[in-house]
Amino acid sequence: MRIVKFAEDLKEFLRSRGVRPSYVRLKVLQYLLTEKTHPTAEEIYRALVSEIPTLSRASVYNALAVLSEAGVVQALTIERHEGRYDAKVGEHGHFQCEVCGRVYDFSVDFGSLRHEALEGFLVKRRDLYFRGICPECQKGGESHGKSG
Amino acid sequence: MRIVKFAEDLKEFLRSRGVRPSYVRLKVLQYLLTEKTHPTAEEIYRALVSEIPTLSRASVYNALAVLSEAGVVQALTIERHEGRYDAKVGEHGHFQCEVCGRVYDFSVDFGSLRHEALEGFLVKRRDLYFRGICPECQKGGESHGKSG
DNA sequence: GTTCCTGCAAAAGCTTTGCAGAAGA
DNA sequence: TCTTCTGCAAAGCTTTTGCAGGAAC
Repeated sequence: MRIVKFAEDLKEFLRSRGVRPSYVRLKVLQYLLTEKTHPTAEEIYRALVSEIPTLSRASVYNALAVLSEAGVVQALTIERHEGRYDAKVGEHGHFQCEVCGRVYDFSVDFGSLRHEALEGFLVKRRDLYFRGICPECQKGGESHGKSG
Repeated sequence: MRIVKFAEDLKEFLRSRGVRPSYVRLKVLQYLLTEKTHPTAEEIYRALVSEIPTLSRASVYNALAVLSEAGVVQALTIERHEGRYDAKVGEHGHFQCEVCGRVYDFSVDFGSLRHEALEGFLVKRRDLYFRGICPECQKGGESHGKSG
């Protein structure tokens, strides 16, 4: 009964953030919390449509927009052509492998970063994106495909 | 004659990077070096088409792709829906104002940043994106439009 | 009962592609 | 001369929008 409890908690959590806990929103958030792969909207849609056959992409985009607005999830801009989403909202870094496309989290102490003073600028969000090749793709001779 | 000299230097520079110095490529690069506003492809197109009436968007995208490949310019992923380009290739940070959309550079010492060790990861590129409100938009009561 | 959400389809916006003609080596 | 680049148009991809039926409060 852990799952049910989990779902109930999520409902409460969303309500506390001023978001109506609709079925699609709950499923999208649950997926993001479970699969920490920073999926794209398309990946979320494909994963959930098997469970919710009537699901449409528009509803996924809609849910993601609402959850982002409420600060429950974070939209990454690590790629230009498709948005990726993260349910971990605290500040941390993201590494994307240019071979397999996977996105990895890593912890960052932004307080230690020395940079030019941004006087007069109101900073609301900080994103750190690293790019390169992940250990698996270095080992595996770059044999990983980009699709998931 | 500074301009002519500048253009000659640019040609040499491109050749040294293995890029044929075509007219469009030179103009795109020149624009990026002069206007440090991190323009989008559309903005570059609009700025150059008055000088080059036959210019097409496809050629701008083509030139940007070639220049990016050669490491002469850098494609930013600070926004999801449109690419912005920067001729400053050294590592530095970018701040985007959520009101006017402008992107500002600031210097960063990545060496000072403490973060989780990325053992086994080959890091090729590091991007730091800040978001918030710029001084002008805080003063001006957010009256700036997003278009250029 | 009223408001908000979903799902379908079509449209919008940015970017890429195919091909013929032009420019550069 | 031969390769490469340009420009036009059309297509591709992700994302947004409009509207009718259904779910949540």
